[in-house]
Amino acid sequence: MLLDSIRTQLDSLSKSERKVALSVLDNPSRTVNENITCLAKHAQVSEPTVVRFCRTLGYDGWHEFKLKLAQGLALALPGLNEQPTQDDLAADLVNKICSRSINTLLDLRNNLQAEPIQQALDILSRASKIEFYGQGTSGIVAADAQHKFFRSGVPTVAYADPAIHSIAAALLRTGDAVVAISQRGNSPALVRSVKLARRGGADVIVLAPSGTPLAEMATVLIPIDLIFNTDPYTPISARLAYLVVIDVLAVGLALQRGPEFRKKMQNAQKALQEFDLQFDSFIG
Amino acid sequence: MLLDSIRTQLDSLSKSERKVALSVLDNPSRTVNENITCLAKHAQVSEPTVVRFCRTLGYDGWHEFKLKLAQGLALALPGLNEQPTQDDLAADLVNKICSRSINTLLDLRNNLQAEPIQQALDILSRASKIEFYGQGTSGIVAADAQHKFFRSGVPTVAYADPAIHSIAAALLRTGDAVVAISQRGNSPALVRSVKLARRGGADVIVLAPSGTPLAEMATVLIPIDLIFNTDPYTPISARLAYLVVIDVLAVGLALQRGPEFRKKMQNAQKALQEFDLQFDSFIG
DNA sequence: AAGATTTACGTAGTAAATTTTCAAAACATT
DNA sequence: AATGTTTTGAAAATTTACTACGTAAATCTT
Repeated sequence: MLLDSIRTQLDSLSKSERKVALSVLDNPSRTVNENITCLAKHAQVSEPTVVRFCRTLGYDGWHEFKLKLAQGLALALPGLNEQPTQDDLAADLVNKICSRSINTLLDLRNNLQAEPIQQALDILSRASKIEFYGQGTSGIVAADAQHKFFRSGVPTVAYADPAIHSIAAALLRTGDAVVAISQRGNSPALVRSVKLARRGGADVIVLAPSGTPLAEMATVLIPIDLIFNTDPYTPISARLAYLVVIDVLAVGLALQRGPEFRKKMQNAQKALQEFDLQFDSFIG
Repeated sequence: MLLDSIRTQLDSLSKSERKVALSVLDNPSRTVNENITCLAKHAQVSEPTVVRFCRTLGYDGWHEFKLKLAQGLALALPGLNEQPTQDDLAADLVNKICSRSINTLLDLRNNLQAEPIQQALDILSRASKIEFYGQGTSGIVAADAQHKFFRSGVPTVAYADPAIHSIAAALLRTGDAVVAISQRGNSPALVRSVKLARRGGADVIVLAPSGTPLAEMATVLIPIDLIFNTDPYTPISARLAYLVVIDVLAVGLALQRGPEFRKKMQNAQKALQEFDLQFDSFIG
């Protein structure tokens, strides 16, 4: 990106232009918010030098350069270029947590295999009933999944309580599907439920790190291998990865079901909206 | 992203400002390369009107608006420019949905203001009780929030049912805090509950698109202006943005509480893990 | 090594673009 | 219809980016 191109051309710049380049590289995001006068002052050169610098790099002038830089920064990866510590706790937080989350998803995009997704979709589209199991944080992912799949017309349930899903799993039979979600992949209760479900003939799609006990039990494993940071401050951005995988499955299923499903879903949305209004007048 | 924030606020704009908005929406990438005079001409309004339009949207002026627009476009394009169509449905899905989600978060990182976050943290750290309200998809976000804040020691609850949170809201008083979460920002039931909460003296932090009725009611508004795509196939990646904002608040609160809180949280995690094991042997 | 030539840079002025001011016009309110 | 409020554009003021030009430094010639 632009910053790299500056770095490469650093040698071919004149002394003063290099000052400008270094000033930009030193703090790109500040540069974006400055005007040409400020940048000139920071770099300790005159304004025309800045303009010449922009032209040397191939841009029309300061305006175009600044615009391109801003766009580059928007895409740039996290804190790599950012200033290390801002005084502002909040700004720093926003930056760090967003960046970490973005990295998680970038990682997911690079590593998520299409094949198990396809297999999972095959199972789900044939399933007469879909149950989502997850405990703790994964319970919320399960609820989210249920919420998404629910509108598709297939009977779906989400269980977050180990006692309950153990019982539910025992009642499953061939043609039913379970999606078991776990971030650690070692919850004994969940493993047990999956075992029960498979014994009854149901297919089990597992969302968990590979190599875990739960992963071993899967009909189809969708491995989610991310850095598990033990620092409790770290937002468990892994959860985002799980949610995105659920999105992929939900959208994939919808696509496989064709357009009449699309219509159903739209109607459901409309119904909700109307209900909202009715409900309010009812209370009011 | 920015264009969507324009779309949502379209109604609250004056006649001439709306002309500007439409002109921008009509051809965003042209706008980025124009100066204020050209845009004014295209929109058939005067230049000051364009400036006022930028300010109404919350920007400092034309320069900042243009910069943010450019950044937004830089983010929006990549996803669309991705490899056109792979034979493989699943691979294509994974790629598209991940990319879209990543874009959402990149956008969030660029536009989430630190100031309201800081204000929200101030309120939350003083609160004697925190309630999370959200309906539908946002109900899950609320549950997630509760799940995160719950371990912090402050009493927290999440309500997803309009009837219930209306009642709960009426019982709040000064020193309590509500976090109201809504992707559309126009649920009458939620607006009502927020109104009740504020009447009782509670502070209300709103996570919603700016310019919506709910946003108007906030003590502190954390505006989340992202694509609200009505196509039901589109994964509602906005939800991810909400979750990340929740993460930011949760981590921020933890940081403000200092190290003894950190310890508590670690213990809680350990306790959970042990419980898991005990529980299994109990069932087994 | 001293002058000639090229290149690099800044001062100061100019042009352009953005913003502020202010008064007129449109709109709503009573 | 009279009043106050909001919205709007013309023109002035300000800020910002760029150009022309001249001087200083560096490089090349002889």
